[in-house]
Amino acid sequence: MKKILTLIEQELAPAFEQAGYDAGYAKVTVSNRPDLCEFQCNGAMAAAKAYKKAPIMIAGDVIAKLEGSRMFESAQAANPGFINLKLSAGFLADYLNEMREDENLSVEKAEHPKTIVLDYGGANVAKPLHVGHLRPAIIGESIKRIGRFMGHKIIGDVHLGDWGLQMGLIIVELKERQPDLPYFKEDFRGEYPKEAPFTISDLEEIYPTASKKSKEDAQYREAALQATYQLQQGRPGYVALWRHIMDVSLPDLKANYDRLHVTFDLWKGESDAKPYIADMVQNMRDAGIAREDQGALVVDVREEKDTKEIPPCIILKSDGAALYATTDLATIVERMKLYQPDEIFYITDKRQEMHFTQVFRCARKAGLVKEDTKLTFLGFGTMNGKDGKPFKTRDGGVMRLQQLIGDIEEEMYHKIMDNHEIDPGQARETAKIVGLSALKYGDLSNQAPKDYVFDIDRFTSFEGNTGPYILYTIVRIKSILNKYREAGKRADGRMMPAKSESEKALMLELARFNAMMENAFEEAAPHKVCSYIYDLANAFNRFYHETKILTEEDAARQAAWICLLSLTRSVLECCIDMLGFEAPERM
RNA sequence: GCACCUGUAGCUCAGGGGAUAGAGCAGUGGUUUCCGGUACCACGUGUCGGGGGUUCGAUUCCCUCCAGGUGUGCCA
Repeated sequence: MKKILTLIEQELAPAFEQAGYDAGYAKVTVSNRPDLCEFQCNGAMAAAKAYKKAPIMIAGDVIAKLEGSRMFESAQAANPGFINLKLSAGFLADYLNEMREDENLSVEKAEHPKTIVLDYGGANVAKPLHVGHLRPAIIGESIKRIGRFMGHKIIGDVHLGDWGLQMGLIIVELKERQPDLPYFKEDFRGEYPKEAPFTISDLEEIYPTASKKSKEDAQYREAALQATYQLQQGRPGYVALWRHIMDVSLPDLKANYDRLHVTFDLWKGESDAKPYIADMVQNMRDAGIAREDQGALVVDVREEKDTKEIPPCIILKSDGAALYATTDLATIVERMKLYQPDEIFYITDKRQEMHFTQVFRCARKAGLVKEDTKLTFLGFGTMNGKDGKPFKTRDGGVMRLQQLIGDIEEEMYHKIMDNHEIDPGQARETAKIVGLSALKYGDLSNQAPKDYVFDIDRFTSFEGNTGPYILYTIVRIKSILNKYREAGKRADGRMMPAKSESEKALMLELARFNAMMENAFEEAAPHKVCSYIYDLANAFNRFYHETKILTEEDAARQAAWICLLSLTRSVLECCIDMLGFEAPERM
């Protein structure tokens, strides 16, 4: 379905032309003065210079040509040259009736669907997910869902950190603790044990210990670097250990992502890039773009127009080992080969922007991607505590994601129990659903690139711009629709022209849905979905408060309102699905 | 040092070349013969960090300064 703004512009364009002005001036936006009008066109002011005429005169000319249009209830010129428009209630009702029958709720699928690899997990094996993994997971999940809704093929890849120094650190620490294990004997030729010599909780303790040691002990660090290199070279014992680490970590990571309703199509990692590294590096050497510098192999990525120094992209460290840039580049090679994407879209901490600038330039220079393959980096900001500093536990440590989710569910549980007589088991279930909405909405309602303050009290509140408030609104609508159905009536009517201001306001919000969604995708901005549903929920609640629906005597009018509610519910539910959460039946 | 990002109400945040810059929270007061009051309504708050420039019009674009954050070759 066409956007309502497009339809209005199409109505206005001929009026501009007939009045003797270029149709290009017929640009329409939602009004920023709702007290005066619903839509506005500023084209008369833009045209004033070209036609050497007062804007108000131009606006008047155009409006004269709109005489007799069925689309508008009113069209007025206002100083200095605004064209103020109000839609006719009948036109709006027709539009919404069509929207209700549209399987995509009026959203037009992409004309040319793109294949996009979305890289958004960034979890490291052997390390539990912590709060730092929250943003990429839920922002990525949302962008994936929005993209799919718009008709694109989105391939979500968790891109595990499973090939870097952290692996060497674990190996070294393990060797120190259990030196007799066969994995460490170079001349071992037998079968390695099937069972890992550690559990997930062991790993969660081993890694931080090793990481700490390596910062204090240069020799220890050296050993870890060495082990990393040997692992990458395929030393059998280390590869076997690596397998164990993967086998132990993956189920745990999956369980945690599941809890967030975050899923990936691909569970690949840095290690999957390994088979592509050697060829890629050789090609870079052959092409003459890679050079030795201070013992490392680097590719220069500076460009003339740079305003700052961009250091060369390091392909191989001086000890010959691969590093972050190496696996990212080789992963591009793999993705191009396996999926032929039109775009590769990365979601990581914004502090990695420089790294991706280097990687993207290097990939282009080395011809790893096609000329028209888009490489996009979306950097997100830090999640801060109430003090405005990066979120920490009370003792200053990094908080686990599990802990954070648990805290929110607990908070939600108490709020639900405080206000209702409800079975505790039921309340626990509801708390999970509502808690997830609090967590995700709290995060997604902020612009991704900005830092934001994580405030559990605010996010879990049923009042204000929060997930629970949105869910409450949906649950309330469901309740009315259920009562209507229980009364034996069928929801098969059609919407009628709005009777009240609040009803029309609600309808106008609904009509904005397709344009909003398109924009949210183009700008990779889930927060626009949040701000939209908040407006929509408000519009609904206002309408609800002044309209008695179930006691309405005019059956046709009642049926029309039921339609309006049903559409409102559909749009709200579609939007929260885009954000990655759902509504309970009751709360 | 250099580069990038941010600076909007007491707090948390939207918005964005145009008409009177908006929400929520917090505060005060109201609304119930109640379809879920975890709702709705009303009231107050701003040098849009400072200064210049472009423009008919700047909070929005450009320059500069200030403040904070981040990055700046072998971690990821």
